[in-house]
Amino acid sequence: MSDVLSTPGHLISLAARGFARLSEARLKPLGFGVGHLPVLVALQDGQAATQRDLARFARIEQPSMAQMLARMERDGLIAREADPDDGRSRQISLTDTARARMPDACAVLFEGNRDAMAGFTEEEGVQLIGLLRRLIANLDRVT
Amino acid sequence: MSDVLSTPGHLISLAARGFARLSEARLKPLGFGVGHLPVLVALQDGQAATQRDLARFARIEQPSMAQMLARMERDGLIAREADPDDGRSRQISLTDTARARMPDACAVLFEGNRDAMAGFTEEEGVQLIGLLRRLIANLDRVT
DNA sequence: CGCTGTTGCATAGGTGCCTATCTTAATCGC
DNA sequence: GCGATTAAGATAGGCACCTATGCAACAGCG
Repeated sequence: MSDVLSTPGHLISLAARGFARLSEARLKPLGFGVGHLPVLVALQDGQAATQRDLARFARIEQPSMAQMLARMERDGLIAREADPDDGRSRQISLTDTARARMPDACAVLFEGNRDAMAGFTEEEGVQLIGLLRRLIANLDRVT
Repeated sequence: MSDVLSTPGHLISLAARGFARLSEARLKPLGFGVGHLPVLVALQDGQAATQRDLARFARIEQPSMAQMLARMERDGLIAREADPDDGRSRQISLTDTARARMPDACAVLFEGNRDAMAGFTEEEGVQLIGLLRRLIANLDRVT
């Protein structure tokens, strides 16, 4: 029963690690980490501004987001200030340096995707995205 | 530029986390973790017996494997004994309890894959695996 | 007003990965 | 045989996730 290692589950894990390694290496010079991107996008687009909303947007748990925001604040990527309407909550915002580096970060990630899909036809790219979306939806439903 | 979150790279990361959560939950009752499987398979099939070979087989770095083997030994899944031919190396073997639970673990993982691919045609499953394999090969080449 | 339940966040501890570095044993060249 | 290189593990420290739990502020209700 050694073919568990040929299942989509394991292959996706391998692919995710490969992507993470590549992205990590290319984002590091910009001062970003792989996990930062949903946060950066959500903050820049104004889709979320509290820890709770960011965690939901990024689809990670609250403590994971808390830890990441702590690192991002330490590294000068975000700022937090007290929410006047709710003593528990803090408004989170991008620093100027983080905002300035966003386009480069996105460019780097798109390039990584192009590299990973070298030799793929347009149609295969679309297929892959569609299959992944359905897979993710199925996994969400099970949990 | 918020569509970085619709790239294969990010979708694969989401899918991998979904799979990991599901597998983690279902493997836990058996005493296994998600990362154990390559090790279990390699040991059972005799494809690797040293830390170095296991790391290569599982495609992770040596220190990661060292840490995992330490936990697996602690949890009674593997045993290590000195290699008579090489004083640096240790022969690693599965314990009886680990070996006994392997079939259940594989069954659980196959079931998770079926759940994740609910509504997929046979052809779509094959396509997904093929695309992932090519993706992984591309990522390997870049690094 | 006070009590209770909910909500937002922090903390503790664990897994699965990583890079960088150190130690020690084996091996190769002279 | 001995010094230099290579190879196997161990260790230190970090990131990105997780669950479980604690705490303090808010919100609803009698």
